[in-house]
Amino acid sequence: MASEEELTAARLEKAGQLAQHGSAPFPNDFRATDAIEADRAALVALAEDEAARAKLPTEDELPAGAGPSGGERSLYGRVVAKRGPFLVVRTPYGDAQALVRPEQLDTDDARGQLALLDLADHVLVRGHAVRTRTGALALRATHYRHLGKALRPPPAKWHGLKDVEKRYRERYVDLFANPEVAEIFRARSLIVSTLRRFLDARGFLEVETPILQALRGGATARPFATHHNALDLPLYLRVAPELYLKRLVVGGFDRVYELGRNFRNEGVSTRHNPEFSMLELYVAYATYEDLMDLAEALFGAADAALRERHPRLRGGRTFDLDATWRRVTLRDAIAERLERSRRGELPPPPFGATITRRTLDEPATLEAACEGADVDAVTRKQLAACRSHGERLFVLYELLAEPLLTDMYRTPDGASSVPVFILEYPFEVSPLARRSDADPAFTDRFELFIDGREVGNAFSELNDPNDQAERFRAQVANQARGDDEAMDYDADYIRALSHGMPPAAGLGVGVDRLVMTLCSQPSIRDVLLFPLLRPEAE
RNA sequence: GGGCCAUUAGCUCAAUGGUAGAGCAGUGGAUUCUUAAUCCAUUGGCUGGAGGUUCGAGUCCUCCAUGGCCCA
Repeated sequence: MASEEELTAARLEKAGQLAQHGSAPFPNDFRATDAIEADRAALVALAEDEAARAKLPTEDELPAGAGPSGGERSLYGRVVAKRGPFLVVRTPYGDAQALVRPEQLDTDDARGQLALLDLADHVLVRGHAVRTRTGALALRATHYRHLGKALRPPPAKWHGLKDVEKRYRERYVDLFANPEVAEIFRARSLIVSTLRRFLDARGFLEVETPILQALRGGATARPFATHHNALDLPLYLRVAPELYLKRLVVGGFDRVYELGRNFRNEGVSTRHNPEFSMLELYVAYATYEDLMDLAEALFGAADAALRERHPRLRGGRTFDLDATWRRVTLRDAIAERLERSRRGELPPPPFGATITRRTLDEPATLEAACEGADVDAVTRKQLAACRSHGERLFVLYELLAEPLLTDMYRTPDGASSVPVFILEYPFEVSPLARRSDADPAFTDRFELFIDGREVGNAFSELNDPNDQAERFRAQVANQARGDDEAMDYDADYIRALSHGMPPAAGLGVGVDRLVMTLCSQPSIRDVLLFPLLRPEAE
């Protein structure tokens, strides 16, 4: 018997037989009170504490007839392995083993239920903690009972579940079969709660703004379209909460944040999922420079929490958050890349044009250089699509500097990359950011890259309603040219700004990418419990 | 959207174009302080789907499905 149907049928058969031994297949009369739960956690901790284990009695040293009055403890969870008389029980805190011998159990029902145990069933074992011959902990059972049946066989105990597609589709199996996967999601929860705690402690108000929005806005991205029946209203799933949060800054919430899901109707990749989590925060009477300091402290707090609770996940990093974070302008980054390539310190650029730091400040020279550049067709098309000096600079940055950030900015010993803030984005690619006082062609904006990944985007907010209206009109013009990522004209937002928004700065953090980075996970799907997949075929 | 790769037992993986196998899990038994428990015996397959080439296809070809990686 070994086909899937046969394996399940055998378990179903045993489930039915449990009734003869005083148990339903799926009972629900055992209650883990807070005290019992805490004791289970302590028991698992004991299993991992060698010094404490050494003080435990061996089985032979247990007082004869030690019973319920003598410090019995409970271990409950999923049985993930059977070794001789030992059962390995998996709990949220880790694994612990029970030493279960039929002849030592208190009732015939307990013995009967034990005989019907299958791997992956949920069980309860009660007894005394003892030290085994090899110094391990075991809960020597005087009582055993069935708590829940698994009708399907679990994956192989040693290899776990490896099939990537199956891991994503059946995450519930992935989580109990592969403890290291569960740890990533515990770490994710810790990171998210740490972000909230950090902001709450600094007087930020957490709010929830509409996910269903009538206009596209807050980011340049293709939205999901949906429809409200009763109002017969076309709606979009938000691509960003930005415009609503800034309305709240107008309303007087000087420190406000939202941590939630956004939706962008784009392809999936190792860095993109159509729904993703973002933290957006706004601070009145602050600038984007203040937010660089805030970002360092915020990410530092998340990393410190990780260091304390999940140190294993911080191993093997190729970047160093404790090093000095670099702050470089977008134009300097491009120039530095080209200069260091010329010196042979970096690979030659995929770009046969002569561009110097000065060229980057001369629109006509740069445009001519780009037109005469010796580049592949795709890049040429990208450059040709640029309708302004700013857009051209941005494309050049993405082409020349961004892919090499981890090579360009490293610790003094060269062992690790360091986080880098890229500053001064052209205003054409920053439709919601405030123009720089020093040079209105650029905005007071940064993007933060850690380990080469963009994990933050921030700027001093544009609070001039007339400038904002002009930027919206430019977006609408882009729509007319076929740009399906451009924003709508949001008249209510202009009205809000007209009521006066205090000078402010805002920061957006891609939470999924932050978790990926801090936990060294190569794919966004490894930090999303249920990444988007095509439905299974029938 | 393009390129490359993968898909074989419940799980993890083998199999020059020539009889589809192993380990684990399962089943029966032995053992009962194990650490991927051990020992004996044993069940289990429409090789992702559809076509094609061939005396013969898990293997070669075409198309499709799903997933992964890289590129856009």
